[in-house]
Amino acid sequence: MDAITPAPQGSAAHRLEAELRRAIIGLELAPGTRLSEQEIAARFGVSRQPVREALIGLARTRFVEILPQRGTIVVKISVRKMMQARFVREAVECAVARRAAEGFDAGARERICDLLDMQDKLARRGDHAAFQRHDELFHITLSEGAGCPLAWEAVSDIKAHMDRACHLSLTGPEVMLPLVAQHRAIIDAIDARDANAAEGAMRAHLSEILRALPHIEAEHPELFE
Amino acid sequence: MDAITPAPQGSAAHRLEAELRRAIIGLELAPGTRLSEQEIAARFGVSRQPVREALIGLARTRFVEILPQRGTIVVKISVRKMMQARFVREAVECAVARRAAEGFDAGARERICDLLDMQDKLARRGDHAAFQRHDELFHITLSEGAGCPLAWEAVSDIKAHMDRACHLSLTGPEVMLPLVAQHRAIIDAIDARDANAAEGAMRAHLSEILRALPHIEAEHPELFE
DNA sequence: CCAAGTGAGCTTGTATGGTAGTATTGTTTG
DNA sequence: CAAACAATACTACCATACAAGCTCACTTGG
Repeated sequence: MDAITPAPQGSAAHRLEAELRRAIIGLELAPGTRLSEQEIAARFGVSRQPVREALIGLARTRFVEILPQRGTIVVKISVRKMMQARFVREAVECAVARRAAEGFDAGARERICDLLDMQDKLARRGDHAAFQRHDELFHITLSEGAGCPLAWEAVSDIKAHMDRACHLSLTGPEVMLPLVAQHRAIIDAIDARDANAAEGAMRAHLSEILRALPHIEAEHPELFE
Repeated sequence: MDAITPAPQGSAAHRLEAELRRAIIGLELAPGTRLSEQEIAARFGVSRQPVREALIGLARTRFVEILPQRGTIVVKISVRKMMQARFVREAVECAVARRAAEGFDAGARERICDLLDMQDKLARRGDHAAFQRHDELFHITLSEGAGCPLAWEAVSDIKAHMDRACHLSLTGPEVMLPLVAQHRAIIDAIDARDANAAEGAMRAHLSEILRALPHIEAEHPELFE
């Protein structure tokens, strides 16, 4: 059994895109890094074609920028774009929270409960990566339970960009635990079928996420444009 | 000068994707149609590779579905997904309208004025294609003027899907002119700096768009899944 | 010494050949 | 006659080769 390449699924292009995307969001590939099709192809033992398709996909979601006949680079973080992204995400997720308060799927409610407990554990353990993964699962399940899974697709890439920007701010449990508390506040409002409270709790949650952004920019100006 | 191929811009893959997308939205390529890479390549005088990249792009935006080793088809219209898409679009554009009422760019306001007059003319003339193009320009300019152009990117594909679904309902001026009136109502509320009224006008506008959908499905069941 | 020109070495973009897998169809058999 | 089976034609996918364009360093003329 090969533990290095767990052979996730799908085509080589899909696997490459998922892997590169993960590395970019996790800041393993720093903003500004030059990506060579040839180098990546050699690194993963495939041809240039699937690498190219993966990069095109990443360019479409604005994680990389392809400069024709010049090169491909990991895009730097833009504070202005991040604020605009938060605006869109807030609009969609607040509407989802409102709808969730009007009616929520029972099965999704069960899964949310488990997710919150798990997030609590991960926060205390200080596991950034797993915490972010379960944070994402929380918002996915919320959209599903509210009956609009397409809403998640619309904000999926936006959240990924925000996660990348805030990757360095999740330093320990003291930062992550309040986020779990905010999640619980949202769910409480949904359980109480209070749409205004649910929207308010979601808005407060999303408003705090980017609070550390100026601090990060001051510490790591090379990651920003 | 070659009038057939206006050589828009960019790579062959981009041109192909734009052209195919236009044809799909305009229902020239009916939902359910099988798309062959070879046939398209021969038709446009290019190789299969750029065609493939174009189809991958269209698959990412859910206009086609690629079945591995089987074929690629134009996706059929789903009423349920269309309702979910409207939900997301409403969330984003209502937030944009609200922000626009709090402050709007003067230059964008000028362009909106011209766009509305032009839309009026096109509606009376019964020019569906140009009307939809200017309808899109209206929403783009609104997002720009409100200071969140990224919001348009988020709903761009969603609106394209809705346009495809409603393509057959824009039969004449009697259908298009009310839409222009709704646009004017939105702008009036923004001019009055009344955020609630702006959001309400936008919500009413977006709510009416899909009203004809059941009618269309009854007349053209082969376009739906 | 400086500036403009030139060519080599990169890059992405495109074309083509080959492979694995699926649906179809013609054939064979119970 | 019907049903199971095998060969064929089609697909997306990947690998390889070639072409076009940009960057930059070196050269060369002033």
